Amino acid sequence: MADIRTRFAPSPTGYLHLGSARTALYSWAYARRHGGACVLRIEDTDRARSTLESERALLSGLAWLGLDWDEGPVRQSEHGERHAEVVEQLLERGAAYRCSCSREELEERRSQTLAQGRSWVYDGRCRERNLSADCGPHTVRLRLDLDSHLGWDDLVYGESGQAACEIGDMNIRRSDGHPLYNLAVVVDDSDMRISHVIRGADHLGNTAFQIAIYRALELEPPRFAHVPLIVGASGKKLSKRRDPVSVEQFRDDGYLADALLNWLVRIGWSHGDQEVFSRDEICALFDLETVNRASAQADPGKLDWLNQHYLKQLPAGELLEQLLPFLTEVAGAEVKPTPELAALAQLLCERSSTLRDMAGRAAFAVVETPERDSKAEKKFLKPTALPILEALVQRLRRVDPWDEAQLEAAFEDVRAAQGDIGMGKLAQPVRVAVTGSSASPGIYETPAAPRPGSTRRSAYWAPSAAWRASRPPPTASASPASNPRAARVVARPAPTRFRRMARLASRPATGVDRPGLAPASGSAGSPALSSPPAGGLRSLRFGK
RNA sequence: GCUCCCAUCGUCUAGUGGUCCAGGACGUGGCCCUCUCAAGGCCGAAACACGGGUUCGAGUCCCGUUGGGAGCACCA
Repeated sequence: MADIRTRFAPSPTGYLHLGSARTALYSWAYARRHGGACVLRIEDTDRARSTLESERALLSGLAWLGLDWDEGPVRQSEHGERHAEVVEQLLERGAAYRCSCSREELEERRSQTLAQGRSWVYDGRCRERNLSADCGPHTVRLRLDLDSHLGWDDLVYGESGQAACEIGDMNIRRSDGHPLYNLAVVVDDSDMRISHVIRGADHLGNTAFQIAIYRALELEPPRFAHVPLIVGASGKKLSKRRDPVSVEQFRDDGYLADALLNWLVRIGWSHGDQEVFSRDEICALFDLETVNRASAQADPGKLDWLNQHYLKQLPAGELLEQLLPFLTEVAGAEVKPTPELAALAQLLCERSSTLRDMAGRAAFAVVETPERDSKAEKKFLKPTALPILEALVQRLRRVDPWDEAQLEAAFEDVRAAQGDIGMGKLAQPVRVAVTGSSASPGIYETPAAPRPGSTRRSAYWAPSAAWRASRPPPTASASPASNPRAARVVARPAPTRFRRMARLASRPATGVDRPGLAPASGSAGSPALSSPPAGGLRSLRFGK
């Protein structure tokens, strides 16, 4: 086949729409697959609705998706003169004619026709009037061969077309002298030597008339491929109201570009049973012949699944890099990359479907005072859990090195020493104390990656004010009160400790805040806290 | 209303006249694993819209019905 040239031609009247993104993807992939070129053309001839801001949004959306183009972007409005010139040519040759019917007249005749149950096409009133340029306000219409059939072989829909008489002599130029969409598209596609026009099926109705324009211009039309519409859960065309349609929104919600691309490419296209397509595979395998004809619903659940799949595949460093903006949002302050956070992200990605989701789960590691799930707190941070935790803290002092195996050993020891209690009795309170939630990664893994700027061990123990409040007063004879040290501890004001933590966190730590993601070193963090706590819970909170 | 398009599990789809009592994936139910939540593994429920043809044989071809969608501008 001759040179394959596709184009993506969005109009800058909003953000990058899901449907547009898929059309862009298809055009891009088809060109890549066949070693051709993809051109970006901004259809900005509707001055009233086109904005520069939308154009920027379009470009940034495409850039984020990683859809690049070989030529452009060119603005359709730059071709105004060329469009005007073509219309004049058609006029001279008699292939087009001036029409002085006013909107009002047209509207009246149309509604009359419609009232009779017939479909309206321009009735040809000015067709033979031979109006000249000085006939007053007028539009220009294309003179169709009303006996002809305007057909094409669609790459997706097969033989398509319409009788010319069902279309009628449509306008190609407005009374203000500006060309209409159909004319501009044909001229531009032809001038740009576009070989394959890939666009939404909502353009099916335009194509017949465009074929007529090609014929009037004595031009060979390109191949057309109309791709089925993406519909929302309602079964109707995606709407801003009901459906998530902005690519930027997906990005801000924490979806990965690769996941979105994979999701989009499979809506309406398939390659056997394959579900996961890398960018390269899309380029290697995508073809128009295998595009489905029925419109398809976009299933957000499948996107979530795909997104997690790609999340899990991301190398640790890159994953954290992607996560950082979301963490920063959660923390309310800039979050710097650390090896601990990278490890945590790794742990979290098999339980998160989006980056935003993941950031929420990582909040305990970046927030000064982690929020506690009140249900979990009520259920697990009971006074009876305190002595157990105290025992664990004592035991943790001897953990060295601070790794999963040693932590497990410590937990096991405590469990046995506390009367062989179930693991859940120990792990759940710890989990809630550390993460604020009853759901988190493994209990030996979780403490390995707590907040940056503090040491692992100190961050591990941060009972909230709510927990303290839930405790009975120290004088009570309940079991925790029988442990004087614990009682003393919980009676003390926590804010002091938090201030201390904050000071430590803001200190220029030697290993933790370095930008690279080198493996955790045993001496990371401030020296003062890098060794095991000296005095149990009390010292963890208040000791110096 | 008119024109055109479409029709396989809830969703995306495989299927191009026999190899389909219809396959995969997401979702969903159960079980296993297990310190929680996941992830993972195993098992299950779940569809050819309906009616006529054509044919030895139809999810696959034809017609109709029904249902859904899109388009019908001096918008793009």
